Amino acid sequence: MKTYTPAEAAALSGFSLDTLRYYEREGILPPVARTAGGRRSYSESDLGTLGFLKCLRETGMPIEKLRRYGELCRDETTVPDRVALLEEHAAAVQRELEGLLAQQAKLDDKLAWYRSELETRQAAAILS
Amino acid sequence: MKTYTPAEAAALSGFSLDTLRYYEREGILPPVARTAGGRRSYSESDLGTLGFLKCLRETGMPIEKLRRYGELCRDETTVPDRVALLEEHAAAVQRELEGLLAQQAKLDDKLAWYRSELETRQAAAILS
DNA sequence: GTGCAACCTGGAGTTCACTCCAGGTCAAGC
DNA sequence: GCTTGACCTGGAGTGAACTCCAGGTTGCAC
Repeated sequence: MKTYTPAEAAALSGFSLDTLRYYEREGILPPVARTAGGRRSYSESDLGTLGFLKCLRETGMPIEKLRRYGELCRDETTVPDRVALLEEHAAAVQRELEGLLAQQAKLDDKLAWYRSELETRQAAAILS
Repeated sequence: MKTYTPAEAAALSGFSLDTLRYYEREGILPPVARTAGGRRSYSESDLGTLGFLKCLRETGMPIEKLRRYGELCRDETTVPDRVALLEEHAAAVQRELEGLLAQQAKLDDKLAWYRSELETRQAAAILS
C-alpha cells in the first residue's frame, strides 16, 4: 500500500506539518505509523481521515469535538455515536449558512445604497 | 433625539459592554457622546453603525479591516473607498459561502454513507 | 563519508478578539 | 444621606488553534 511522507501528507491534506503533529498529539488523529528511523509514514486511510477532518474544521467544528470524533473512529461499534455527532454538526453548519446568507443580504443592501448615493452625487456634481 | 445607555446599546446591537468599549478604544467606533457625569450615551446613528458592524463581524471581517471601515466613515468624501472595501469583503463572503456549501455536501455524503452502513449492519444482525 | 534537506521532540510563543478585574464614580430610590 | 447597581478607566488575562524554535537525527545524493 502506498504511504506518504509528512510533507506529502501536508500538501495533500492542506494542513501544515505542525498541525499534523499537533492533531496527533491531541489524539485527533490516531498515532501514525513510523519508519525504522522514526519518521511518520501516513497511510492512504490516514489521508482519507485527514481529508474529512479538513472538511469538519472548515465548517467550524471546534478542536474538542474533532477529538471526540477521532476517538469514536477508533472503535468500530460507535457508528451511531458518530452519526449523532455529525448530524448535530450538520445542523450547526446549516444554521451558520443561513446566518451568513442573511448577513450577505444586508451587505448587498448597504452596497446598493452606497452605489445609489454615489450616482446621486455625480448627478449633483454635473448639475452644479 | 433618542439616546441609549451602554446596557441598551449592548442589548440592541448584540455586542457586549466590553466589546463596545473595546471597539471605541480601537477607533472602530467614533468616540461616543457622554453625559455630564461621563457616561456613554449612544445615538440612533451609533446604533445603526453598530448594527452594520455586527453584520461585518458575523461575516468574518477582521478587526483591522473593521477599523479601516470605521475610519473611512468619519470622512464623507470616502464613499468610493468604502464601496471598494465592502465589495472586496462581499467577494470574500461569497467565496466563504461557496466553500461552506461544498463542505456541507461532503458532510452530507459522509452521513449518507454512515447511514447506509448502519442499515447494512442491522440487516446482517437480523440474518445472523 | 560528507553535505544537506527533511524530519524528530518538548516546550515556548503568537495571534485574534475579546473578557475580566480592581478600584473608583455617578445617579436613582428610599 | 445611604445603599445599590450601572458605569468609568487602564491594564491584565483568556481561550482557541495553531506556529515557531532549539537542538538533535536520518537518509539520500554525490
